[in-house]
Amino acid sequence: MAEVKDMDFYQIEKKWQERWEKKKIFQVSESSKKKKYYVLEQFPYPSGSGLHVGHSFIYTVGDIYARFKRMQGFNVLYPMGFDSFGLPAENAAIQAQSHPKKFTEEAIRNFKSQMKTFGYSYDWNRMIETHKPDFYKWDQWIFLKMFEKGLAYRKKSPVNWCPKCNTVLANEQVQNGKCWRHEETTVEIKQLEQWFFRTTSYADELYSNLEKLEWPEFIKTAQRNWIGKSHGTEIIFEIETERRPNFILLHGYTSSPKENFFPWLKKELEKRGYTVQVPVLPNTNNPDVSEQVDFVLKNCKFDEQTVLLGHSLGSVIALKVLEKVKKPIRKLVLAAGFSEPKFLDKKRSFEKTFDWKFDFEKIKKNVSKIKILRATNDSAAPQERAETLQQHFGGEILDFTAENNHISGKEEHVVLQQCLETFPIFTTRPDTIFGVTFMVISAQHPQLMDFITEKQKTVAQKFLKKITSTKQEDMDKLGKEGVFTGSYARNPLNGEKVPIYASNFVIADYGSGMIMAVPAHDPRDFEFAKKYDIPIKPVLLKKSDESYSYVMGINEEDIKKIGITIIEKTKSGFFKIKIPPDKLEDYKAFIRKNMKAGFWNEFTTKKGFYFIFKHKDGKIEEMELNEKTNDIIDKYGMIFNGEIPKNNPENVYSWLAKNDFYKELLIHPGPGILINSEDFNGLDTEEAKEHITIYLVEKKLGRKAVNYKLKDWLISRQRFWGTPIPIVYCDKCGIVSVSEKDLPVKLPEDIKFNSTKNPLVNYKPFIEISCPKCKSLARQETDTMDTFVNSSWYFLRYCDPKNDKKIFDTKKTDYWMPIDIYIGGKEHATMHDIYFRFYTKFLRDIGLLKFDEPAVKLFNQGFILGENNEKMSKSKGNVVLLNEAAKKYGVDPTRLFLVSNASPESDKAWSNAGVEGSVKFIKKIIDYFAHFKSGKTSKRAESKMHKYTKEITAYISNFRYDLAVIRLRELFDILNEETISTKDAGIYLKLLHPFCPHVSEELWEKLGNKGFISLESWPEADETKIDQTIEKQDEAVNQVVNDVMNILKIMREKQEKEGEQIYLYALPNEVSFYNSERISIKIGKKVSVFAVNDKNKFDPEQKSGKTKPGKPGIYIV
RNA sequence: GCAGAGGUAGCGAAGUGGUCAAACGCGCAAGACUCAAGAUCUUGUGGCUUAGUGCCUUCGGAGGUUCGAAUCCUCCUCUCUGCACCA
Repeated sequence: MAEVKDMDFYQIEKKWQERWEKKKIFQVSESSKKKKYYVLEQFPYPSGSGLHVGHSFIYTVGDIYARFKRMQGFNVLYPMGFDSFGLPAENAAIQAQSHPKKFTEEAIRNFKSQMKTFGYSYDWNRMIETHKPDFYKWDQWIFLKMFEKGLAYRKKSPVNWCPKCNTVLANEQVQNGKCWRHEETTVEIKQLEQWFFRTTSYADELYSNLEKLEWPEFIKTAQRNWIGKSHGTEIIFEIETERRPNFILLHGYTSSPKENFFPWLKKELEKRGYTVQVPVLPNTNNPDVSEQVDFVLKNCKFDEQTVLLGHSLGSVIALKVLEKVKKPIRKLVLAAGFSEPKFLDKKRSFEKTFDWKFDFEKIKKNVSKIKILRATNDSAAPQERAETLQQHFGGEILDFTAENNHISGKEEHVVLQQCLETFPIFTTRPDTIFGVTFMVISAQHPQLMDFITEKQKTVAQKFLKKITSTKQEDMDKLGKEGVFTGSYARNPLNGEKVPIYASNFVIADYGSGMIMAVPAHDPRDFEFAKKYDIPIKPVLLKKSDESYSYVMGINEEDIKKIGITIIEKTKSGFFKIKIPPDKLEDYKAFIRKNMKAGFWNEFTTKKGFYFIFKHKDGKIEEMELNEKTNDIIDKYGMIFNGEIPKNNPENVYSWLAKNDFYKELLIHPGPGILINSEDFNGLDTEEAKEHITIYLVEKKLGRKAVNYKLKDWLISRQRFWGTPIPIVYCDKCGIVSVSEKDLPVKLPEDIKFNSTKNPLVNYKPFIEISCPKCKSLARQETDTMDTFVNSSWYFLRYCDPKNDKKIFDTKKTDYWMPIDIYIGGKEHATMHDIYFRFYTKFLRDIGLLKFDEPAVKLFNQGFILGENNEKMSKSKGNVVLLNEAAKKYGVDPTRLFLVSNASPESDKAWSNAGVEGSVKFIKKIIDYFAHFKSGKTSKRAESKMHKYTKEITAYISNFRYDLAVIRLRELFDILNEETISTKDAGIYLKLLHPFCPHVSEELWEKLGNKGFISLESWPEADETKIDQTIEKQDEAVNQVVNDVMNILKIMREKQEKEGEQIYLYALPNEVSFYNSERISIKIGKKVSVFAVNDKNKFDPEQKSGKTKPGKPGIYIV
């Protein structure tokens, strides 16, 4: 066998790589006998600069696992491919005036050959390149499926634009307002019409399934934050804008304005100060429709703010009226409405005399806002009539349960709501609803203008201009700014009218884009209220066992006597005190007795404030502060201060909150006890959330709601080098999808790249296409898809990479999927790691997959940093290229180093000295096998082999490669101390193999084995072979060696002559622990072991007297 | 601001209630080999002390729980990562 110095890493790497490839040992196919295991690494973008050690680290982590699982007997699918669409190749093409395909394919060749030199055990037969039409065809196919299901859609919205990439970006690709590829480039907001995937329709499942995934907790947390699920309540607020509506209510057949909900509705509307006209229609029991219509037109006044409501037959009258009104009206509300005789009882007279023909075009012209109210409990008319109406003139169908059949209850709240202008808001804190003092609509809200009144227009526009002209990065510095819109909202719980502001601090596309602001219990609202001097109304008393009071008119000494501590004495002579709960009654009595006349004292209790007044005449009045006592107390306060009570007393709680001592109890964002909240007083936050929501649901003013931060995925890119979107724009047919048989829509190859813009836009052979529907000339969409679509399903294509009939054979995906272990970077936490889950769920829902999640286990490897501990980058000059490292140190040492000095998930610096350490170790192994002499495996070696096999197996399973390598080193030291058989030497090589595949193959062969160690089975640890006494002996030997070394050191230091011969005196039952040979090897001196009771022992200095259990006496000469 | 991860010997990094002055590697030191250097091997690597002992000080800082803490709890501090006015 060769000496170490003759061992050429390069030679053996090449030799085995060639053999593996020739024998195709890593090619796999489905098998009914073997259990599958799918190991997958996130595939790379083939960049022009080639692989660096960071890349190879990911693949090494995966390869070790794949080799390990393969040896464990699994049918391991371990493929590799290239995510080959993307901007760098396109930019290179623009610079060179060439085609990105050229750069891409060169890079792929380079990547692939470098990967091969690293000996990864991929099944190259399954390689995927996403830029190839036979791959991206299926991207387009999936797009069509999503389009069919309404999950791919086009909309105009504010989008993120990177001026460097010259394209829009997904929400996920914007990091801190900068582009994910250009850390220096600020993303701009543009209003564009773009394609989206409806990821939000899976928000709930994407969120809830996280629980089941064996993924690193931090990734799951990141996804949870990103999806941002929050539970709350949607509350409907009435809105009063400058455009004040007036109402005309038309009753139905055999009815009158005195029946059903009409009287109630009229009262409610008038209460709000609106004009209401409720004509009594003639001949209601035997109506002539045209007569009634004429009656309405003659007797009612219509204008552009008119809201027309028709109930039952009244809705038919309303429609007819709308054919004839001169000017368009504001809104039409149809309650139990119909338009065709087929839904009617044929016996009634009016249906025979009426012509039943409507001019729907005219109606549409006269009203644009139409609400069709359909009660699900309406037995008087079939449900489908709502759809019939909608087909005729559009409008919005609202399903609800009416108080009574045919919407004939006394108080039909939904009818009222639909007559009024309402706006829903989302809140997680319905418990604070009584504290609402204003509303805020997002300054970016599409409906904002509806709220701004004539009077406020100038200020509002000035403000909006400021907001839009502020750059994204300056926004944070800007703080919360806003302006009053001029409109108001009405609190559905107490009817209070509050102003609506517009502001930059509310997000337009979260919830409804408007919030209820509770400054007392939300710091953001507080900040805003302070700035614009809006009232702050506390409604939650912070829980506190102690009672707080701010007391005057009593002696300091007297307070102390009853055991109450004074927190602070103010300059004006007040005492801030906290009263323990058990002292409260004493305190009350004390106040009654000791407070000077003409004073009053308030203090908090667990439920709210309590007041004790002492009038000048000594009369004492006491009361608890609640809604009813609110006014009284305010007046009392005034009188005591010698002031004249105001007509509109200030809310006492707000007044109390101005006191900085009470403030901490009244102004806070946490939970508490409800005060100032009418019937809900006394409930705690959690109870109140529940009760208030129930109340709102009953009144049809709200519902439980869940909201997500997640937004739909913007997939359009204004770039060339991506998958073309299979959509055609036709002047006649609108947006038309390309038919399946015409896929793929291919990227042209004979196209010139000479500007930074997408060249497809002006490339006639591509854009000029006939409409798939009407065959007339249409225009092909020139945007391409975000390259993340490719990686969203590539793992499925690996299962059946060459299928040209289908996206994949489901039999194959059923066998291989899901991915058992997915290895990749943590930077994908909220990008790829969400997208591929979304795709999986979609493909499952169209029947292609039988599982919910693509990857059961996810492993995130750390980054490899440069030697200086900084991220590798060309500009820092610390990039370590893979091929150079392999050439210099050999592949196996490089692999071994990458996984050995830290657990694979932590970041670590590349270190040349570190790799050299690995080289040293491997050379030692090679040297050992070069001089290997087979023998019978010693007991100790056998025990250790099993012990270490067990540990190494467990460590590799858990990706603790670093600890596995340490065990390999330790086991190697034992090999050196013991004799072992050829078979056991082979076992060591097997344990080494996943880390050092080439060297282990070579040594395996040199050991006389036939075949590949790659295909050998993983050694099994037999725990019964682990000998505990050997462990004890080892411990004893180590201990004694330590002691001897220590003595020798001391002898040396004392300049004594260092001893050459060592005598040990052990207890008789321990003599066997001290193997003189092993100790001798370790110390490098002669060793004799005696039992203490051995009469023939050599012990001139009586050191045997020092012998203790576990500690032999030592004598050194 | 919120959330997550983390701070261990000169460095990287194990260790998550006693077996810990703390694996393993790198670095450093001494010794062996060599004419010498490198490579290799051996030993050492918190301090004091000692023929193998004993003691003290250490695991970001300060407290606490415990017979016992790097390890559990509380507060503080610093670093990294993610989200960023999400109502």
